Amino acid sequence: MNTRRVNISDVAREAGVSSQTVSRALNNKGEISVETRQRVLEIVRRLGYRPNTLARGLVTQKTCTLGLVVPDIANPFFSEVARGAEDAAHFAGYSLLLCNAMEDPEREMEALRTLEAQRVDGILLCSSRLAAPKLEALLGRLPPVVLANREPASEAMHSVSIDDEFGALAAMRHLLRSGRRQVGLLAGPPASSSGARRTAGHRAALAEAGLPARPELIVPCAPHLEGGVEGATALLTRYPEIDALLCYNDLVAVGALQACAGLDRRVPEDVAVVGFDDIPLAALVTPPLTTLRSDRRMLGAELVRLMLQALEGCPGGCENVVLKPELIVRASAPSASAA
Amino acid sequence: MNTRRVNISDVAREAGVSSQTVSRALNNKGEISVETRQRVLEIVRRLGYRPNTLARGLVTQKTCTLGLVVPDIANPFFSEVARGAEDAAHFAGYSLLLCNAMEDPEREMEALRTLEAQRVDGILLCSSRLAAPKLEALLGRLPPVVLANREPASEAMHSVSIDDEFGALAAMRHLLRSGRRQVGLLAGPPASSSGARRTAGHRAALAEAGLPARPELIVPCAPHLEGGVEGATALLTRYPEIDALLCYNDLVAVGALQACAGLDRRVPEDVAVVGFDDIPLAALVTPPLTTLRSDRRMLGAELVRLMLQALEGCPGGCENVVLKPELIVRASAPSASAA
DNA sequence: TTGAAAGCGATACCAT
DNA sequence: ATGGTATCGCTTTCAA
Repeated sequence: MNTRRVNISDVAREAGVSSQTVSRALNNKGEISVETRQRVLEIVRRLGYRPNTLARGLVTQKTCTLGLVVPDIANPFFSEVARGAEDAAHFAGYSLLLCNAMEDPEREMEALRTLEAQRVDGILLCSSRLAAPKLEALLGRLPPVVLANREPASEAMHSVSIDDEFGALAAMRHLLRSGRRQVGLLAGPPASSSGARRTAGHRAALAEAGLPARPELIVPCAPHLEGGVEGATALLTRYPEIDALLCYNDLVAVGALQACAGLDRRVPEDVAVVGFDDIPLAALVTPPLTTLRSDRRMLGAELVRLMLQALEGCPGGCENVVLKPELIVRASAPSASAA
Repeated sequence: MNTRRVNISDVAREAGVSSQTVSRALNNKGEISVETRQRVLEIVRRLGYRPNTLARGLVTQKTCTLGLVVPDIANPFFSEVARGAEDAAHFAGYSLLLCNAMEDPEREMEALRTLEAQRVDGILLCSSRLAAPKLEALLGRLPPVVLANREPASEAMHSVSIDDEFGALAAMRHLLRSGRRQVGLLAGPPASSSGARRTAGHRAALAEAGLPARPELIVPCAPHLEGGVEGATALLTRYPEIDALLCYNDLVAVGALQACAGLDRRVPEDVAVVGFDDIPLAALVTPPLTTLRSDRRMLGAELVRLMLQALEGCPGGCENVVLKPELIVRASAPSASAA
């Protein structure tokens, strides 16, 4: 604990060469004789030397580190995204600095400032809860950002999203086709842009079917189980005519199932419930959830792929990858109406 | 993108002072007049200056960054640990470098090497899959390590664990009391030390009850749902007399439930199933899982607390925090035998 | 092919 | 209270 770490000069001294030569041997750069490199690398191994990435980053202006900002790493959606991103980043030689924004815009700002100070090479920003002007103001000073589940703030920006409007539309068509007419929407956090897009899909489906929009059936909710319980209880109590609930995500949907149980509403007979994401839980609850499956690991991997592209200067402009979710029909909202 | 970042000298020049003075203003250190500090800070704000943590870390030998190594961040156990750790770290002014070891010892080694090169101030190592000698060999050169769910390799080391043996013992007593006699054990990854301790609890309970040990009823399994399906199917097919399964974690237990369904064994009538961890899923499957509840967020927070202590030189020796899991009885293994 | 020297951006130490 | 200078560990640039 008290002994100084071995540094490049130690290696150089031991090998009887200069530190630049050691650097060359390590980075496969510049001309260097095969035997010198061999000898140096041997000593590197013997001494257990590891280059200090801080020092290296200071001069190269590259840290080989990416920031990953998520609203809640304990949310299975984001933990899968994180896994996909970590794996892709690792593969490309990057490390990941994890920031949990706790669904709090203030905290998210802090995270971005920290990442800026840490000089990460890029930032993977998932489901930002920041208001558009704030986000845009920040973007100028930050390293390259790739957005997940959020409209790119400028056209010079990569993004990866689940096609939320498409998903909500598909879910609504399914519900309407099976005879539901009063579909409540648990729309997620007010600041969530996926929530906004799902709301748009909800509205579009009603319009398409020539049904009246009832904005009062749309309520925001926290993006977890408890949020679903609260939101669904409020909606069903206030508007007993509701015969279906479209939910912000599967956790919320499970909360909705519990709320229905608490209010003695049968699922799917009285109320159909549809979730979003198809987390492992979805297939295992009773009744199993009808939901929209999204490939979250892929989303994480795509974030990294686009980031690497951005770090090379966006040759060929920016991509906005859109992943289509797939409707998975299970018992909580079956095809033939059981009402 | 093309303009150089503002650095401490820019601020100094603008303020008409030396860079040391700026440093003092920023770090609340050394003597500095109130008005000078005010002026400097004002300019810092105006220029949007953020100290480069690389440069700072290079000289202070502190990066204010901790490494977090987990076998699988998508596993709800570890994503909750990560959340607890991130929150505590953030509160203490530390960032978290996330490494997903993918349940692979080779990859775990790599992660540790990377963290060493990144000069993290400390490493939170969760459920290491490394063999003891390898781990010990590494420990000498690494920054302080706090272990989760693993026996400390040396006495000069902090650790936080779930009391796995206690948990397994409690679960076994519960099963035996309710009349089960042939309890299969899905023991988790061979390299998992929690798995080993749970196996010990399983054995201890049998001995305590004067029942014969049947090592063939103990099989390793991958720590996720599929692992549970495979392991349980193999066990139940080979030893049809099994009337209860103690599972490495809740995901494995859910897999076991599915295996039982596939083999037409009723739960709990024919086979009782007990999980570990009490993840949210546990209460929601059918039948709801009897399991051992552990406070994973707390575990993460404790890891950080002990790390901070270690970074201050372990005054008062090292702690080995043991968190007792709590038996939660649900329908998959009820108190009165329904067999 | 190799080495000497400059510099990345901050802080520590010693003067003043 | 403030500034000068060395330094952290590495890469880059230029000479030899």
